[in-house]
Amino acid sequence: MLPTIYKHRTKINMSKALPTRADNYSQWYQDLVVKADLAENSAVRGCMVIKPYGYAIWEKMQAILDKMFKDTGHSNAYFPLFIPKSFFAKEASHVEGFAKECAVVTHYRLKNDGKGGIMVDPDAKLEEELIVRPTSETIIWNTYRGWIESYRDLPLLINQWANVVRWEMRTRLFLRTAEFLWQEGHTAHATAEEAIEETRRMLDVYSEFAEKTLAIPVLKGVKTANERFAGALDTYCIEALMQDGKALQAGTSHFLGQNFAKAFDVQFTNREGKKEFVWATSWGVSTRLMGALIMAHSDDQGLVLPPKLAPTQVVIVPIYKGDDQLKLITATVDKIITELKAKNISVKYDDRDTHKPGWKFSEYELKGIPVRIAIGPRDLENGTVEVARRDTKEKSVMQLTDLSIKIEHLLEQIQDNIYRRASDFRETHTFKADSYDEFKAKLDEGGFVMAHWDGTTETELKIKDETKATIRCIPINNKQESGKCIYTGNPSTQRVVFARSY
RNA sequence: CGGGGUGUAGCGUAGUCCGGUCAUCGCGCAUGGUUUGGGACCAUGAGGUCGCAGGUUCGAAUCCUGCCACCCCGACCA
Repeated sequence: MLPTIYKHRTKINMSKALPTRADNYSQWYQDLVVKADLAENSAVRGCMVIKPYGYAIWEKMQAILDKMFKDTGHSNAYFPLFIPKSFFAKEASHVEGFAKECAVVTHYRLKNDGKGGIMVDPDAKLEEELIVRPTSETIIWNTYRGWIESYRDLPLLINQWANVVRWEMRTRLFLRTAEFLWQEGHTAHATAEEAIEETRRMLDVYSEFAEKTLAIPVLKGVKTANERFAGALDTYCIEALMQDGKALQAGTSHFLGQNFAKAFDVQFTNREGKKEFVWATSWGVSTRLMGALIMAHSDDQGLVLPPKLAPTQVVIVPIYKGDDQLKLITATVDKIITELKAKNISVKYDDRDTHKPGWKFSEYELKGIPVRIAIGPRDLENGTVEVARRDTKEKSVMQLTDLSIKIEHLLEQIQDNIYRRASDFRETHTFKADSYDEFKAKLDEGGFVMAHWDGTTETELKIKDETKATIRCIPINNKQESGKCIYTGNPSTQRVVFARSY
């Protein structure tokens, strides 16, 4: 085999406009991720490089989530990347769910092939193959066996930030990559009730994060048996709606019952001195949230970031002729920066003279910086600045007096506004359907379709097969109403949420 | 893994049917100058194993064979 020559990109052609969302949504998404400098495809098939700007957003997500986990009593730890194959086999439905997408390490050494290249050393075969973790339940529960003896050791509330590998056929930047970053919480409890409570608590943490930080409204619900996590008794999820009308699962929280405790023999002695199997949960969100963020808010000009996640919240662009003017402007800008920083607002002053203001405006729109301040000689005379907000593209002239307070409020308004906009979109794209024909018609419009279902996997699969729509979830506290299944006509007690999804 | 498509400079491309100064143009990059309130302009310049390997031919980006990579559509999934 010949060495492959990889092509490297250094710069991206910014002068080319994005395709519009209406024109080609998936192309718009792919181009936006690359042009906004969030991530790019790597030399490794299916794996992405997360670039500094994209990673900075992920780090903000991590920081906020991590605090929420700590505030709910969890501690971080780290477990191995590799999982012995035998561990994996211990929980039957778990294996079945993940077997088809596992990367496996079979050897531990390379050697010279005698032709100037290298080869896998056939003498260095591992006694037992190692699976590159697609999720860590097995290695963690094998470890927990040694940590849990008594009810006094419970609950055990652990989270880990890690990478995982799932060998996907088709990949898309952030939405589905062979390797991705995530957090996985794994908790152990004395009772089922307590574990279920934990599962629901973390679902609430996720939905609060999605709505308050990502500014994305989400539906909280339970998955059907068919969509359940491999090894779980119940899978809860938050489901978001993207601008093309497709649903995206943004986070999951699982009640694992005693499945893993039994598979790994994790027992504790209760207050009565009797041995019992431990009750478990696991929950996770991944870099897929980046995809959700992009697809929920961005427009044909580029990224739209919620202020709470924007690495730079305010950019200041000077407009000037000659160094003397720039110096005067900079003196005023320095004061603005000091004021903004005092309010914990992240601000960047772009005084490069290698690019014109117009170029910078476009650049920062593409990158989704929430607020842009432009300041030129006219402003110096008037004691004003021009303030432009990314979400609505409105521009206004503001007096310098109390500017930082006005900007602080503006950032809050932007955060609220993009949430409201996403919320309105979801409302206008949530439908009820009472017949199969109506159901199919609504699906084609895009969005969530609430319909009666007879509760059988068979019907669910047939609908999926015929329409490509799946049951996204059965909403928590769902309204009970009697009706007839849109597919079979059999009786049903509630509507469930269908959609085509990512 | 099936079905379709595409590989030419960092990016986007012309040329491929019909082999012969064809390696084209735009963006980007470098240098100098003029510019700067919505992606500036002029001048000069650098940059290419035409995806890879064979074959046909006097001659291959172009024809033939094999391979590789990527993209789109399906099955699978956070």
